[in-house]
Amino acid sequence: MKKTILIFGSLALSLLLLFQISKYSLIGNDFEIEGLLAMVAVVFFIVGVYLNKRSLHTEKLPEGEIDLKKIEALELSKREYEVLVEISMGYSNKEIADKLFVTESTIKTHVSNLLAKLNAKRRTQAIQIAKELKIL
Amino acid sequence: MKKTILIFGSLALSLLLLFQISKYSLIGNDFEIEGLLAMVAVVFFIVGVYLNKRSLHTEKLPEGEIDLKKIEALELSKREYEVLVEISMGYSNKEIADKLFVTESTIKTHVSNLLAKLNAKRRTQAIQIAKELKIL
DNA sequence: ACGCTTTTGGTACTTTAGTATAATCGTGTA
DNA sequence: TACACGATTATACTAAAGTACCAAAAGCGT
Repeated sequence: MKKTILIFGSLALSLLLLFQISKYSLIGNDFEIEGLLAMVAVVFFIVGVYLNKRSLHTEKLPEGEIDLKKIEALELSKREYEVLVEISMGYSNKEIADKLFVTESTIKTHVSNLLAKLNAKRRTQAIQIAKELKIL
Repeated sequence: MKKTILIFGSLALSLLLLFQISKYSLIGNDFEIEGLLAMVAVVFFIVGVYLNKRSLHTEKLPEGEIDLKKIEALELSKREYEVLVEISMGYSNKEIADKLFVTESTIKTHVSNLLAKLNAKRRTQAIQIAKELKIL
């Protein structure tokens, strides 16, 4: 916000400056006026593009990244979150077990607790909920 | 591309027009010149903002949207795709059946064909593959 | 009308997934 | 030290999910 005010303030100032220049320069000279107009046009066009890009970039930041704050809020343990990630990649309990070097029983336990904490009835629903919560 | 050329062309023309106006209007009048400058500044600033927003939007289009070209390439029928969408929302076969007013047997058939066409062994894997293919 | 694909439905079966319960082990904390 | 907690494993069971195979009705283009 402060930046915006500063930028617009300096823009207004530069406009005033151009006004003064146009007053005390060779007013009758067509070339001066045309050059002035072209300068103003180019400068404000560039400023417009730049400002717009700035504002759009700040809007883009909050999207598409994981929130480990909510993971803690849901009381998900590290292991449970690992399992959640594997589930979202489409692996079966047996495959996840082999990946994490544990038995399928262990994974089943983790999955069960995971579903309870996410209020999901199925692993597919858990994926959906997790993505809404930006956990995945 | 054509639009961009048109817009810049009209901008150049309007600048030339302003030049002509400044030539044949009361050149000695300071107010005219200042008004002209302000107009040019405002117009080009707005155009800059507008063009930038346009170009950024066209950059955004290719991301996050579904490609119905690949759906045909995979030979997925409408019904099968509907089922795929429901699966990705976390519904069970029975729930999907109720939603689409058919029996669970029908959904199972669709799911089986769906998995075969997507080369998936599980519905969770189907979701993952579908998202990679930008089908979802 | 005929052939083709889609959609629908069923039966029988195998495989995963998920629940419930309980026990063991390690780690950190009251 | 005792206790809570996370991670691990197991058993027994229920419930989904998925496969295979089949078959009829519907829709569509030639």
